[in-house]
Amino acid sequence: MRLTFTEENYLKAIYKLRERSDTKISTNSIASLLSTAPASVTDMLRKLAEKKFLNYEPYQGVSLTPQGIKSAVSVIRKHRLWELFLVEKLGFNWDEVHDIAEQLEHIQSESLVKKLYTFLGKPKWDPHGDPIPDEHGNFHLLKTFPLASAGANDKLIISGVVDHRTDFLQYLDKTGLSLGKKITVKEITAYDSSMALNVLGTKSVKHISAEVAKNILVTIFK
Amino acid sequence: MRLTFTEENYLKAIYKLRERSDTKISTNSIASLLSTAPASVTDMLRKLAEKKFLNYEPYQGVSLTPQGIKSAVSVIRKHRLWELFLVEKLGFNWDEVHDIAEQLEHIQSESLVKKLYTFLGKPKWDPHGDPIPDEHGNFHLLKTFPLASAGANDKLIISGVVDHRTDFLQYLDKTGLSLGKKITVKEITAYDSSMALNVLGTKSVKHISAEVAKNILVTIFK
DNA sequence: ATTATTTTTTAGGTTTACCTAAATTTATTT
DNA sequence: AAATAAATTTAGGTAAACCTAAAAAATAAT
Repeated sequence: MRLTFTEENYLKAIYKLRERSDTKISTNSIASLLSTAPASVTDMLRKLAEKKFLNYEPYQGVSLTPQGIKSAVSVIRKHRLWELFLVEKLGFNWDEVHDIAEQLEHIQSESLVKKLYTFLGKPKWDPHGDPIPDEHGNFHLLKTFPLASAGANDKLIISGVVDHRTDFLQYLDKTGLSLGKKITVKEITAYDSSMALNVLGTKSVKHISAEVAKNILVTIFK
Repeated sequence: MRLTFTEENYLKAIYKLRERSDTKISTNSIASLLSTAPASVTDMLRKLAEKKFLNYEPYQGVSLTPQGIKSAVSVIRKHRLWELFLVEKLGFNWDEVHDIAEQLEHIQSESLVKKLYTFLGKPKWDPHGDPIPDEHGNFHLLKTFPLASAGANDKLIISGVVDHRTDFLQYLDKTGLSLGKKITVKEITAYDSSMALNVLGTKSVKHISAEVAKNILVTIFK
């Protein structure tokens, strides 16, 4: 079944809300994520439920059906493939690609996705460290966790971000904390939980706030 | 000013109709090109005229304003750049790319077009031999003419097609008459104007009907 | 120059995705 | 448990892009 841009955006939003917390997904949370009025969300939920993309009972919140998950993952997959294309092939910076990928993710063509995937070398990660599902919708999982929960002397690889906003990504660029960089936690200041980091290959020590550390995802590097 | 997909499609259609004949552009011709009802066209013409993209007087037909031409050329440029990308980079065949490019041509991002253009090597021709306008909207013109108007023993290069439909392109592929091929007109049969051709580098002689010859564009090769 | 035909526009209606304001249901306080 | 607050839905309405059927204007034919 062919979905409109808007329908795809709703499914994607619901999928993302489901990821960040395991509770019921409320009308208001969808409305605020999509910057739309709650009443408009109600309209759309009823329509998508009728089309079997989600389970919806008035006042009870929503959940995606298997078909809804499939559609949402397909859109996310396209989004991430296009982001990688924009950075890898066209030379965009990782903080410039989100809005363009928001448009490209709605292009409908099975063969296009297939060829793009091959062209990019069947990648597993997008430029922000988010996993790109394979053709069956399976994500490659990595045990990532927020840098904020690391301990002193831990050796880590920066592998993703929680906050995708341009300002934050630009801040990371400027600080030299880009994806794939290997770091060591030199010190954690007790009273504000700020961190001192060393980036492998440099001598300088970078100081970041607890807020920043919460938004950087890392994996263990030994 | 930002245009909707539909508005862009109307401007593109009007631009194309203007190209094929120099007479006034009628409501019906737009309707039939876009497979829509004439009444719908009238609605849209009034709207686009109000936005200054075209000159429109009821019953008098339409013409594009400079702003309308600019927008139409921009869409056509994007369409052709994407077609080339699909063929050159992703390995699509030239008969498979039209519908996908119809979607991609509406992606809005100045920087994307700029980077795609550079990535493709600032190309002048798309996979069908149609010219790709440069960043200022200027077309690279080539003295092409229909193969049907060539004479016996002419040496020619296949440089474009009039008919862009999949069937026709597939027929050309099968016959070995793809873009850039150098051919010699061996014989023109008087009673039905069919042609016998030799493709440079092969020994076989290909026979094509007058109808086909009308839809192949060539340039002189000496 | 009338009449007939074709083209185009007007009139009225539909669907999608929104909106605001009011009503209703659920959750939270006291 | 009743009252208040918050979340959600219903009701009614808008704009975009379409549609059919009828009316009006332009063109062609007799």
